[in-house]
Amino acid sequence: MNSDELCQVYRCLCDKTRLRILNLLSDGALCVCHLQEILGETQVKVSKHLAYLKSHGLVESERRANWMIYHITKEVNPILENNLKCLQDLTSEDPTFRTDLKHLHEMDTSAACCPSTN
Amino acid sequence: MNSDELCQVYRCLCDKTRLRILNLLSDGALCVCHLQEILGETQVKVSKHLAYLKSHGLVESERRANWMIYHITKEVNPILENNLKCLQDLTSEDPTFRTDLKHLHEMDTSAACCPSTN
DNA sequence: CAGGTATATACTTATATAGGAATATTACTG
DNA sequence: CAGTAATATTCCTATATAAGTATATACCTG
Repeated sequence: MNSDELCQVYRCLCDKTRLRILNLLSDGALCVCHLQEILGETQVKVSKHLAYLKSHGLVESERRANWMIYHITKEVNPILENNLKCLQDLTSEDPTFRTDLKHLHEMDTSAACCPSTN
Repeated sequence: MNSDELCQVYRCLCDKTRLRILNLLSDGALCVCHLQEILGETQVKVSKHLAYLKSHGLVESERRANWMIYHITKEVNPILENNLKCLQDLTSEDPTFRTDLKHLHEMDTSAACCPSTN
């Protein structure tokens, strides 16, 4: 990775919605609708931020019937990996991140869309 | 630190000139003119990026006669510290960072302005 | 293939930021 | 205090991005 790619990673990280998405995806793959519900944001907004992350290689997606399942790119680059760890450390401190994860764990992810449970 | 402050740190990191500045300052305090010379950028550009970093608490400055000496904030926040380490790891890979540091070490920093040697 | 659901894209507007040119500020020197 | 050097700020323009509305696409079901 060179300095330009590094900048681009930070560009991806410097938006709160994207950080929240990455925080959630760190816990496992999720479909757009689940992200949308947990974040309490509009479909367009979530979809666009996912597209941004995807276009810069931080996440990947696969279609499962009607749903698009997003997950953190398998070949995580070390910088991202490092910062995702920081995110998890922050989870205990930051109310937004904490609440997001709480919602995630309370959520019924046994629906048809998300692969974590099926 | 909360999620908003975290975003702001990433905002600071997502510009190449600022990354180069932080990479250089990781090695020790520097005045604007030295940074300017090493980076090969205009005075305004360097000064503005320093102001940006300072306004968000990543660097601090102190005046020494005509010169402003910038250094990484003593109370570094953990996220920043972590990423500065990553930067240093990247130095071996990235030509820009490597060349900057080479210039720094070859430079005569015994001039009146910079405190590292006096 | 018609209708519905999930997701993506195009278009638009508002805002943040980058960078240049010119000017202002601060401090030193005589 | 006049001149000079180092740095900061203001004003301007161009570009990137965020977010909303509307629309398109993809896939499933009957």
